[in-house]
Amino acid sequence: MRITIKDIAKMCNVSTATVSRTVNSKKDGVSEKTRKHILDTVRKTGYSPNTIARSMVTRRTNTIALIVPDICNPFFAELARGVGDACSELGYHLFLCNTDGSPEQEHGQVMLLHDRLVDGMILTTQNIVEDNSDIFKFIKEGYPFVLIERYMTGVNIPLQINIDNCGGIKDAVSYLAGKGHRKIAFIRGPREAANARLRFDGYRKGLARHKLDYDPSLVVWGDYKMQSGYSCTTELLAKAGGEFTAIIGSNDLMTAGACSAILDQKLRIPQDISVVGFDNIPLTGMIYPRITTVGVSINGLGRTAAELLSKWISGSRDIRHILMPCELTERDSVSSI
Amino acid sequence: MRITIKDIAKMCNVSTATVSRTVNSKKDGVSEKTRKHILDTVRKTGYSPNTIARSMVTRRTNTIALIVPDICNPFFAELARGVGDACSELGYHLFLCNTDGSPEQEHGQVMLLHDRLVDGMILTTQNIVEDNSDIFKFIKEGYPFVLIERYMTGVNIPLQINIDNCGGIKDAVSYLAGKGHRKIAFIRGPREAANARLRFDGYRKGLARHKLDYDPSLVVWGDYKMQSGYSCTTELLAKAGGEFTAIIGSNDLMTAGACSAILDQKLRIPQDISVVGFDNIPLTGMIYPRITTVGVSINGLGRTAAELLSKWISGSRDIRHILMPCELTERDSVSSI
DNA sequence: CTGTTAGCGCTTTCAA
DNA sequence: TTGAAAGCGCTAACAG
Repeated sequence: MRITIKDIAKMCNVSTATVSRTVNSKKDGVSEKTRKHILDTVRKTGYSPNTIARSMVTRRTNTIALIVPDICNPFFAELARGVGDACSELGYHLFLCNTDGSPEQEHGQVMLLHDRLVDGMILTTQNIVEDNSDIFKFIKEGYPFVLIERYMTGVNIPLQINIDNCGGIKDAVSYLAGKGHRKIAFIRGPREAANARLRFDGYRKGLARHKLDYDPSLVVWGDYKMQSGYSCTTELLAKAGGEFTAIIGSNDLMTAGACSAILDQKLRIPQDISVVGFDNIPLTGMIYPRITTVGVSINGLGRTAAELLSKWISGSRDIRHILMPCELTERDSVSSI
Repeated sequence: MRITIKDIAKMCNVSTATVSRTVNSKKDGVSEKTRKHILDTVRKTGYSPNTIARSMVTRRTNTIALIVPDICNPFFAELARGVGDACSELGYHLFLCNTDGSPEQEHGQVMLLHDRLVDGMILTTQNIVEDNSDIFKFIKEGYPFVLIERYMTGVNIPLQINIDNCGGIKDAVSYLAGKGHRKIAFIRGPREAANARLRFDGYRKGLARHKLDYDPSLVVWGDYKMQSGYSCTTELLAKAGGEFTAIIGSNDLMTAGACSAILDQKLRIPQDISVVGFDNIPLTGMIYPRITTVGVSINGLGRTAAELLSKWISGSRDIRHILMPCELTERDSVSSI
C-alpha cells in the first residue's frame, strides 16, 4: 500500500496539517525541530504526496494539454518538444493528443481534458475552424487556451500565436527574384488550411513587388504532405517543364517531396531548378539537397506557447496576439541565374 | 462554477448515489423514469463528472505515460502515434515525456508520474540501464510497466517488447550478399545503446553466413543521429573509398545522413554505392533516394505496447516477452553487382 | 429501486 | 507553532 500523509503524521506524532505545511514549505513555519524530523521520515519512507488528492482541493492539476493533428509530422514533433521542454521547466506535465485534423476528434479531446481538470490547453490546427460553441464557452469562462496558427473570425481569443505566413513567403519570392529568377512555381497548401491561403497571398504579393507576372499554370494544389509535394511537382514538370526556374513549396514536407520528384527526373537542384521551402523543420538541413527555407523557430514557438499559457494560468490577464516573424535560412537548393 | 453531481441530484430530487449510478450506467439499475430524468438534466446542464474526484476513489486515472528520449526522432514520433491511437481506442489519456536519453530525467519523470497515479507506463530507451532501484521497486510491486527495446540483466520484467535487431541486420547482409556485394561497410550505433551491439552482432553473423571477411576498417561508430551518419560516411569514403560497394546503417536516420554524404560527393546511389537502413521510418520511403530498409511496424509496436499495458492494468498477469521480427522493404537504394 | 454514510488523501481555515 | 475539523466531488457498501 502507498504511504500517505497520515502515516507520516502518525510516525512523527504530529497532525497531518503540520506534515502538509512542511512538505509544501509554507511560509509560516513549523519549528525547525519538527520540520527536520518530518523531512527525515519523509526521506526514509520515500513518501511523496498523492497529486490527485492534492488536485482535488487545490483545483489545479499542474497539467496542460497539447492538441496537434499528427505528431508524426516533424513540424508538430518539434513543436511538442518545445512545449514539453518548457513544461518541464515550469513544472507542468503534458498530455499529448492527436486529432488527425478532425474537428470532432478535437472537440472530444477538449471535453475529456476539461473533465480531467487540465489547467490549460494549446491548440493547433491547419484547419479553419467554425464556431465551436463548447470550446468557445470554455474560453469565455476564462479557461486557459493558447491557439497556434488558428484563424477564427468574430471571436476574441485572448492568447494567440501566429506565424507571419504572408511575409515569410513574400521574402522567399524576393530572395529568388534577387537571384534572378523570373518564373517561380508555387505549391499551395490545402483549401481547408487558413494559413495556406496566407502563404499564397505572400506569393502573389512577392511577385507583385518585383513586377513579375502571376501565371496560374505555375500553381498547383497540395495538401501539406510529403507525397503531395512529389506528385504536384511531377505534374508541374510534365505540364510546364522548362517554363520555370524555381519552385516554392508552401511547407517543407511538400518541398522535400518536390526535391525527390525533381531528382527522380534526373534534373539537378539547384542547377536546373531552385527550390525554397517554408517552416524550417530540422529535416531540411539534413537531407540531400539541404533545402533553403524560411520559417520561425518551431521549438521557440512551442516554448512561447507554453510560457504564455503558464502565465495565464497563474492569473495574468494580458491579452496577447503574437505574430512571429520568419527568417530565411540559406542552404544548397538555390542558385543564381 | 463547475456543475457537480450534487447539483444534478438536487435538480432531480434524488441522491448523488443515484446520479452516480445512472451516469456510470451501473448494472443494478435505476428506474427507467428517474434514469431518463437524470440523463435529461445532465444533457441540459452539460454536466460531466470531475475525473479527478472519481480517480480519488476508484484509484484509477485512465491515464498512461510514454517516456521517450526525443519525440523529434521520427522513430519515437511514429511510436507515439501508435501508442496514442491505441490509447484513444482503449479509453486512456496519454502523458508524453522526453528524457533526452538521460537516466536522471527518466527517473524524475517516473517518480512524478507515479505521484500522479498514472495507471501504467511505457518506457523506451536506447541505453543500457543499470539497476534503478526505484523503478524496479515499482515493477516488483506490480505497477504496470512495458519496456520497449530496453535490455536489463538479472531482473524479471513481466512486459517487454524487443525488436529482432540481430536477425534484421543479418537479413540486410544476406540481401546485399544475394545481390553480389562482398564488401559491406557498417555504421554502428553508440556504445551506450544495447541494441547497437545487437545490430552489430547481426552484421558479423550475416557476414559469416555468407563467408565474407570481416574488415574492421569498414566499420565506423555513429550515434544514431542523422548528422553522424553524414560524418561517418564522409570519413568512410575518405579512408576506404572504393573498397566497399555497400553500406548498412544501424538506423534509418544515420542512413539518410549517409545518403546525403554520398550524393554530396557526387557519387550515385545505388549505381556507385548501395545503401540499406534499419527501422523503416516513414521518411525512408519519401526522400531521394527511397531507401531500402529493414524493420518492424513501428506504429504496430506502439499499439502492441499500449494493448499489453492495458491488459496488465485490467488485471491480466501474463508475462510476455515479445520479440518482433523484421521485414525488409525493397526500394531504390540497392543495385546488383 | 433508492438514500445514507463513510471515506479516498490532501489542504486550509480557525482555534488554541 | 500546532491541531481539529471541514470539505474538494465522487463512489461504494450497506440499509431500507
